[in-house]
Amino acid sequence: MSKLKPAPTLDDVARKAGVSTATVSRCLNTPDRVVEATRKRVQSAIEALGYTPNFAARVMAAKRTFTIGAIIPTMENAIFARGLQAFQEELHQHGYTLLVSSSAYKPATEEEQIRTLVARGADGLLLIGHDRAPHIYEFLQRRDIPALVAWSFSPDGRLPSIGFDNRAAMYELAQRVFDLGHRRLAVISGITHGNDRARLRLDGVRDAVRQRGLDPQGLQVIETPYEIENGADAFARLMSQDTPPTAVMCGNDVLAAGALLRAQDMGLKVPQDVSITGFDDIELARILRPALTTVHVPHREMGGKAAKALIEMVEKRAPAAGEHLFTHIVERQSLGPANSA
Amino acid sequence: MSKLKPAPTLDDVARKAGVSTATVSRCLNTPDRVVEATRKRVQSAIEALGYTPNFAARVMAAKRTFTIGAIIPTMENAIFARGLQAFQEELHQHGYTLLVSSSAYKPATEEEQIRTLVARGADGLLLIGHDRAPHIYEFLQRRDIPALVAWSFSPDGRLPSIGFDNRAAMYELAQRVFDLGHRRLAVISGITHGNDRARLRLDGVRDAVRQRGLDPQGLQVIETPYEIENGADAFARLMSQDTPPTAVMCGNDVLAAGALLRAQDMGLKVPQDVSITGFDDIELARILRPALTTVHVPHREMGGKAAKALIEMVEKRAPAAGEHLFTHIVERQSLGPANSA
DNA sequence: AGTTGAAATGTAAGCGCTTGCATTTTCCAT
DNA sequence: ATGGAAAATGCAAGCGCTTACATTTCAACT
Repeated sequence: MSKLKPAPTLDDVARKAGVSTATVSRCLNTPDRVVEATRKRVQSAIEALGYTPNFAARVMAAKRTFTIGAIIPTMENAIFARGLQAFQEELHQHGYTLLVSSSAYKPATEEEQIRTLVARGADGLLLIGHDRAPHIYEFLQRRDIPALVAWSFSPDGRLPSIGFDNRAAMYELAQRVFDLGHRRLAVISGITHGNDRARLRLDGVRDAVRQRGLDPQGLQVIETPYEIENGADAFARLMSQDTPPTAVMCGNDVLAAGALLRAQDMGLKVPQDVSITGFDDIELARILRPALTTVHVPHREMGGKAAKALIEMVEKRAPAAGEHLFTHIVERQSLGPANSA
Repeated sequence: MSKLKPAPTLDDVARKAGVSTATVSRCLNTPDRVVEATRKRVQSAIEALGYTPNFAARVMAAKRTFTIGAIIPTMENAIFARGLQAFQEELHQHGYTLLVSSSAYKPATEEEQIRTLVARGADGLLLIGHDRAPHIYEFLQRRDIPALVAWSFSPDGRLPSIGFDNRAAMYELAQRVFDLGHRRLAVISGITHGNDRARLRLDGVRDAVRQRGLDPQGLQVIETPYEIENGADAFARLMSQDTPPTAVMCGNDVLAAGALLRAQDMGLKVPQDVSITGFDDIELARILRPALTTVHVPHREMGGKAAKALIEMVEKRAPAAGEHLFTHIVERQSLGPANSA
């Protein structure tokens, strides 16, 4: 155990600059309330000492952290990357820092992360989707922590949300698939338990099936975690049946990428032999061949607006109005007319 | 501005349980130093009040945060995901929390993040690669913050490192490429400025070129940020020349994925018309067709060992020994013999 | 019952900052 | 010059916890 080298404190700076700690503090927080000469003196003392304010102390005294926490289901693929990037840029603009953690799609982990972030004094929280245990909402409310949901819009969630209508978006895409003559569809869905986005997307397809007067029971569905390889495996299972589907709708682009690549492996031509669709419109969707027909989500817009709304909630301490963002279908090559065969 | 709802404090719990704050604190931190009956009473008071310790206050008093910070170049692709996952799992095992932030491959941003993390009291820091301004190392040293480098091993870096030899790994792969008869190679490298991994990988290829008695000047190199699309564009540029290379070695799998997909687009057969190699062995490498020949990096092992080493540095306050991990070539289909054409 | 040492608990001093309020300085208008 | 308001600065009280040290309790001996 070597001797500790205590970091310089406000006191050290104050002494060195020959002023009071209050003045140093003001130099840092409200520089216009300090006269230029003093400010300069303090500034050089700070530099000479290599002083950095102690975050914990500042938080204790000011009861504000200027920190926003976000808990996303995964960092392992690009689904949330772009939106989160925009979120954090907007936050940065306003002087806030973002703390991200990932729940690995596990409700229990998400809860733990929420508590950790709150204990760390996050001024506000960004959560993905509406599905979570009621006691979490109660905890947030009791603690009076502003929280906002993104990636899923619902006018009557327990929390305001900024996102899109997963169900309607997928419904629309399914209609398009039907319009192209497909009748035997299958869905490779993400795990729906505790994930309203996955569930609503699946519901969207079912809505379309019903709307066409088809039997919803006839719709084959495989639920699997959002990983390329799982998409590939699910696709293989689907296609190795006697009467395979002519179109496979995937819960997101990652799953669809897996399906696409496996199709190639199996010698299946997309979209001639089978059509594949995705959801999210991540970078990969554009680069794959055939390029993926998918639902475009306004990631950057969503992230930016979520940041603004959350900051508003934090600073005004008033509930924000949610916002319904719109998605649209991006038609590329992976979806084609049903093979008459 | 609604009225504030102050979170319950240790004091509240103590009063409710009829004990002193010290006892409550001990219940939380050293439960075996409190008799069972008291502990239970305190426990129920905690639950009744919904008490969560205030992190900032705890940090101030204990001068420990049990937090480790990690700054990675990007979260936008999977390169660091697996290693970081293992890192954080190991940390969690030992009661530490991980704070991640991304520098977007910008040295200035990295520096800012380092300062932020230090100000927030990170007990230790995980950094990627050795390339950074000397004053950053001085800052860390002055503050006596344990820090460790990963993803790049160097016995004489300013910080101990746990990683592999990027140069040797790429050298070995280049040798394999030469062995297959290739003579016209090109490299699609990541941006080397401020990125020793990218630089060393490139150096590795150059070493092999020189070792074969070829002119290093003849080696075409395109530097571009690590994004699928950039890999694709660079590949297109390389292949649209009069005498295109017969093998394109990419600085990582993301770039290689772009190259591969673009090759498909251009009607080029891989590896018959052109060979492509990657580096990192991320999930995508296995799933692409042709599957990518690449350098396997022991991500999980590296993450786990880095966590152990860093915790050791933090708790013993002694410099850790670095560790040289080994990579190996994974031969899949994207690399084949040189076309005699 | 009386001692006594260990175990359990309590007391109170900070940790490094912000900020309301008190005090001093500055700078005009007179 | 000088009174006085405004600007600049200083003083000191916390913020919610941990922990060294002091005190009390308890059980096991004589």
